[in-house]
Amino acid sequence: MTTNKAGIRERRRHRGDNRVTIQDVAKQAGVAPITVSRVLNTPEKVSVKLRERVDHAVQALGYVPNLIAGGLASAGTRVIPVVVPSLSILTFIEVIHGIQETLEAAGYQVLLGSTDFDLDREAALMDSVLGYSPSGVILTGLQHRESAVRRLKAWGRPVVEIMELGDTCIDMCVGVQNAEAGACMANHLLERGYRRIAFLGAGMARDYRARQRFEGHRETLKSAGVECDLLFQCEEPSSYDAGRNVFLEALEKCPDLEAMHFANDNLAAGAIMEANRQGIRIPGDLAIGGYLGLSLGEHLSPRLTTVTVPRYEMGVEAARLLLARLEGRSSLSDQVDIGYELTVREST
Amino acid sequence: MTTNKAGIRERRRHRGDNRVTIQDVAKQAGVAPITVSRVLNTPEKVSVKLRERVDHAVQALGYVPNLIAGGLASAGTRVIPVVVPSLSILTFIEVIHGIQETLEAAGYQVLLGSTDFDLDREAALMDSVLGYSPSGVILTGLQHRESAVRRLKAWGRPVVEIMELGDTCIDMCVGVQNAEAGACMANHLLERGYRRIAFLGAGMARDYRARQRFEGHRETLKSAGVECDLLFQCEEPSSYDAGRNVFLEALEKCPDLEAMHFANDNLAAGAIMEANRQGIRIPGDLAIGGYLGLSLGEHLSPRLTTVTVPRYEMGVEAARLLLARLEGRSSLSDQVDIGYELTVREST
DNA sequence: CTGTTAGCGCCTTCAT
DNA sequence: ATGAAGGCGCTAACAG
Repeated sequence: MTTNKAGIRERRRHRGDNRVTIQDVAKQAGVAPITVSRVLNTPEKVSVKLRERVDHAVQALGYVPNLIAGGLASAGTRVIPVVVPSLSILTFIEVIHGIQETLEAAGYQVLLGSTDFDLDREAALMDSVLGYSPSGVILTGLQHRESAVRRLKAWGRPVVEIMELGDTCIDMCVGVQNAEAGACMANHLLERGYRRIAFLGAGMARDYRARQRFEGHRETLKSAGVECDLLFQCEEPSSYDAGRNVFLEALEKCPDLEAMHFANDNLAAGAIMEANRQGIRIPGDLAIGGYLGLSLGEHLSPRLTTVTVPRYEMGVEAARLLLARLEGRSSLSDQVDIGYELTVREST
Repeated sequence: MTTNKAGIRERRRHRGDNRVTIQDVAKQAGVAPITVSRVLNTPEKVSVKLRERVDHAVQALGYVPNLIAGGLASAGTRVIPVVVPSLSILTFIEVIHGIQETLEAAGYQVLLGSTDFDLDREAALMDSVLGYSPSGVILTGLQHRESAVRRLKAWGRPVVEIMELGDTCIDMCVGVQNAEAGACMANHLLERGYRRIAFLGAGMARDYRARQRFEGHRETLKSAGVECDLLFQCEEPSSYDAGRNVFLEALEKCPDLEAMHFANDNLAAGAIMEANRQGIRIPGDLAIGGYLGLSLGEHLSPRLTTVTVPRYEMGVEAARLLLARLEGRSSLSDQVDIGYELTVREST
């Protein structure tokens, strides 16, 4: 035997890292480390007297808890990975914003991940972030690799899926009925009397939620007896540019169109701005509808008719569901339909 | 004495968490845990034979390393907190995007934090995220609470400040010379022959970088002998709405303005769209200049003249600086001026 | 190249 | 209400 614990001397720490530890605080306050821990985590279990002494020491030494150590010991680091398809799409940003503000206020941190719409990357990312012993996870959509779903289900901590609704959700979800939303705009266009209606999208090969909206749109036209199954799209992701491009393409191939239903407001905005340039009158010559409810839509001329989805609120709600579970409160429901609203403005 | 280590039996783990551990893999492969660790982290230090056996076991068991444990043991968690003032400002989002893609590709994760432009919140956030033993930190601007600066300097790991340039930077920084950029647009307006020029901003009380641009603008006018010190602003943060509002206010108070220099493209866009609505001709009746280079600017009528700042690239560069340091490569410089470019379009 | 030993800093369990 | 002991899962340091 070399040294028993009594003999272990004030070893200089492994590494140069000389941060103040709970031990230092304990010594300073003349208590055991566990007491410091209690003062920090469950103050009600410590007498006022000790609590004050410890608080003092914490202040004096500038102690900041090592959350990694805490996480290892208690299996759970107040970190919530949020995994979205892309950070260049405003929608996800707005949802993340809602999530982040809500979680941060509750003392949790958001770990950001993006998958570029690739389910394999998503699965790999899941594996990697679960290595951080997060308290919960938020991911996008209901479609995932089988392996990821299995792992997440076995994991046993709260999981929230956003943007979509359905019974196949892993644990909880917050989103909208995409097909319904698509049908909603289609209906509106029909009610306005338009018949030659096209759906225009971008990057739909990867964005299956846009495809769901298209399906809703198509079904609606069909049930209305309108023989119009026009779809224009481009490969590239959504942008004003992409919007202009599909707009021009549709116009060329189908000059007699009466209305265009865009997969989102970015595209619709690009189209309206190009229409202005070309002197095409909206909605006189052509009606334009969007999806999302970006603030830009209110400022365009004409103002954009759209299906507004409360993105920020969706994020807030997702975070709330997660927090409810983490704090042991049971939420009213595990699936919340955040809804959408037809915002009729000038462009239709 | 109760049990020495030989006697410690296959205790069921503390908690329900029955994830596969490095021990399980080691047992399965018939090696010591450290060998598994080496195969995963420094494979070149392990013989091919053992490496294969271990890889096999990892696969078979579906082992995913616990990064928290690894982080505790090696003091460093491949997490990089990125702290920005706001997630509702597109600029920061674009920078974060660049950071995130670059770091994720290198196996690091971004931990998101926002301060709402409050330096106290920033300092508190710093404390809290440093608790995750991050590998490095990225924060916004050069102005921070004294306490935060001290802690970060003592911390000894790479710190990158973005959006701004200056000698007072904590460690490394990537950004633009805001005053110069402001001067650049002012000069352009002067060259175009405009003399009654106003600067218009939003939320400038909090956004001191916008104030720096205004200073650059003001100095430029002054040196040119133009007696025109007009500043219009509103409290609320930047948005199309805010842009429209200050635009209208300026127009009312100062109907003879020849040019407006907006603190950013969001405001400028709001102004242009309102001008279109009111039939005010740009640049015939009034010239408008912006700052940032948002893609929206290219689509407006008229197209927006602006000072373009490569935001995404700034993020990429910030991440690169950090990675260079982390991987022991020395970067060419600790301060990189990402530059800006005057993009002359139709609005001036 | 491989293994042994001893923590990383905190918290859980159990005793007092 | 407080403390002692031990472990969370992994890796640095030091043998061999």
